[in-house]
Amino acid sequence: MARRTKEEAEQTRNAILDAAEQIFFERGVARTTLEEIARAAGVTRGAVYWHFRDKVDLFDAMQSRARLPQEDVLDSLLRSQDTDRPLDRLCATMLDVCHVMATDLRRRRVFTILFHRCEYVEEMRAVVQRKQDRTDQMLDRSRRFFEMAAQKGELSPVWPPAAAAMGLHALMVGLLSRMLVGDDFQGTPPITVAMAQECVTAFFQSMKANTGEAHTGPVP
Amino acid sequence: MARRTKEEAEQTRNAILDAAEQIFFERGVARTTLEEIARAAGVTRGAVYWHFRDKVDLFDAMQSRARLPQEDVLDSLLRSQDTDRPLDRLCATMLDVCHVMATDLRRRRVFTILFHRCEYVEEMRAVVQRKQDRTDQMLDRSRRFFEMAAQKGELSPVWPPAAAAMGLHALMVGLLSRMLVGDDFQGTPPITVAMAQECVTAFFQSMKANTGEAHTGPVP
DNA sequence: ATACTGACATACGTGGATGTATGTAAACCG
DNA sequence: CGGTTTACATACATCCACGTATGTCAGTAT
Repeated sequence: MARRTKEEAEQTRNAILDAAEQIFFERGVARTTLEEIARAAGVTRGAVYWHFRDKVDLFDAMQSRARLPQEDVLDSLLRSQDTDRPLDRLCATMLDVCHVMATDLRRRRVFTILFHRCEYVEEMRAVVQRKQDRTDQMLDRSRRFFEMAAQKGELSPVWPPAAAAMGLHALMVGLLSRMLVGDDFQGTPPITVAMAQECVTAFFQSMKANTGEAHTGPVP
Repeated sequence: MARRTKEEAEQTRNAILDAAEQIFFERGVARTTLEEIARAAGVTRGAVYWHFRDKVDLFDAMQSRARLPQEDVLDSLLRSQDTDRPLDRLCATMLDVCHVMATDLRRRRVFTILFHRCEYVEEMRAVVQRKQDRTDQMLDRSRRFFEMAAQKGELSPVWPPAAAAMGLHALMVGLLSRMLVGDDFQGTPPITVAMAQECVTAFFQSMKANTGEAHTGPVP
């Protein structure tokens, strides 16, 4: 076909990314060929090679599109000086993550790919690094929440803020990983959103400092 | 070469499995060829195809060899009627898992493969099912521990035993996953064993029922 | 001792995926 | 309104991995 306008080019680029997302999800990254992706996007391999250097480059671009809006939520919460009930805020955000992962098809697919449908080997080093960086950012953010909670005495002393952040992240990874395993070809999902959320709630509940029986409002 | 005795055949079979483990770990499952594995094992592809139907079959066999001894530990603890301090027992076992994952090269490699170096797609359905089954068994075992703890009033009421088991498993998956990411080609491991163990300890600590200050002996 | 089978090695055919090179027509730009 | 570049499609060469077929020789049963 003939040359397209810039807008149209951007459209096909996105179509390729969408197709990649779909096919990667269905068949795993390694087994999908660029030909398949091209067909699903309604173009030829020529278009794919025009927009992306190779499969890794395409994969990286696809993965970059998937941002959890919760990251921004945490950021804005941190920027606003509203330091009220940090644990509850953080907990609510995490519950939201569970919910999003169950309803938003797009993110569900991408995270399924990232968790269970690709191999993190040498040639993916750059991808791994990006993922790592974002994880570190996330850890940093939640750590600050836990530090705020600790300063107000709302965090149980058995949890140093850094450990709390790491534990929370590990818990979320484990839950999401299990929510998404066998997605699309396994019969029954091993755990449901509700169960994951129950875990998250209990986790935060047990992280609270045990100030006797009643605990409402911040301690002076 | 000529025909080998049964013992020798078993040796080459193991050599192939060892080689598969090594190469899968280094290059990921999808990118490793049976030729590579054969070379690393000191045989040809003929031997590989004699012992295994194809790559999936080989992978399945390799993965089946990796059993965590902790599973048996939990089992024997459950069979013995010694119901003393179940939470501490469980915690100690999990700390041991962290330790093993850091020191035992073999298991470290296999779990790295299972976590980050293979794609769980349709053709791996059988493998996924096995993994799932073992996870379910593990969940069942730890749930019984939590039930014992709950009966003795040692478990915080915010944690229903089933949720506690799921949360613990998720936490462990998350921690191990992070311990093993980028293993072998990433520069610095993101978290150390000590940090993982700190998390596990805090997790169990905060799961304990808060019976005021002192807590020794069961409640009547 | 001989036949048979187990445990491989070797050789072959085949397809499929990759990367690149080339073609092309329309859009963009001065 | 020409030249240039963009956004692809098409065609080509290469290679590699797989599965299978076939060869081979030594254990093993009888």
